[in-house]
Amino acid sequence: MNKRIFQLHADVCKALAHAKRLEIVHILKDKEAAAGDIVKQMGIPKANVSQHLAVMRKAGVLNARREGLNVYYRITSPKIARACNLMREVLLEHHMKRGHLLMDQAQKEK
Amino acid sequence: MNKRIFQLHADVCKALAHAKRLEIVHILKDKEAAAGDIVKQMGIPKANVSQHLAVMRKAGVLNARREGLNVYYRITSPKIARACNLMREVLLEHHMKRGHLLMDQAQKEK
DNA sequence: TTCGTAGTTTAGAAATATCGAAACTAACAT
DNA sequence: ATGTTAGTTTCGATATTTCTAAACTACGAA
Repeated sequence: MNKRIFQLHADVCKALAHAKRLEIVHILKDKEAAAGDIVKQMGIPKANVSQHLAVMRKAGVLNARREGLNVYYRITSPKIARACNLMREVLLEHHMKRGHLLMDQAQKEK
Repeated sequence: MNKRIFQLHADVCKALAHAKRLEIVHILKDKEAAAGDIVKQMGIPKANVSQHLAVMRKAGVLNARREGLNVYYRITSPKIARACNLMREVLLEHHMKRGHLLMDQAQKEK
């Protein structure tokens, strides 16, 4: 097996291996959004959002399109979203089995 | 959306975000294998293999079973393998489009 | 040209990940 | 008890990632 494939594959995984970046992917799940929209939804500094967007653009996870002052981002392939869904399912199963609670506080206290 | 889910999801992605760990996942694609088998196939120090196995075990990507002197590892869910396949497809498409060559030297020279 | 808005890039400090080397544990046999 | 094989853990040096703050670029309007 080609060693280089594993490295490139790891680069894609790395691009997704951060909570804030997964939150961005979630925001872009089924629509494009301008960098500023993402900043508003996440409530973190725009420089930081821009850095995370750049990481994912370089890895080919997102692509960007400028329109006037705004830069619109979208997920390059629906396969990315599907891969994310599969991984989320795995973690839910894993943590369910161990009795970890992933529900919110309201549900916990019922 | 629950912030904690993104962090847990990122932990799963991080567990896969390394070339050697993806190589291990590939070895375990459709069969279990002992740590020593993996060491032989990869040709790297067993301490290092053991460290990578531990990272994936903690993230719930792999599970381990001891049998005498050997510890057998397997992928916890076929969904992990499917998620990896999707990501591999994405990277292939991405690099094809850019004309990057992922084929081996023999094919390059034809 | 100057100003304002949207976004990116750079620099540097702090946190995290990686890996080799050495010490250690677990199971089993003599 | 001693040894052997299989595997894990710890330590510490190095490399990479993340984040804030500040500087910078891109576009459009007045």
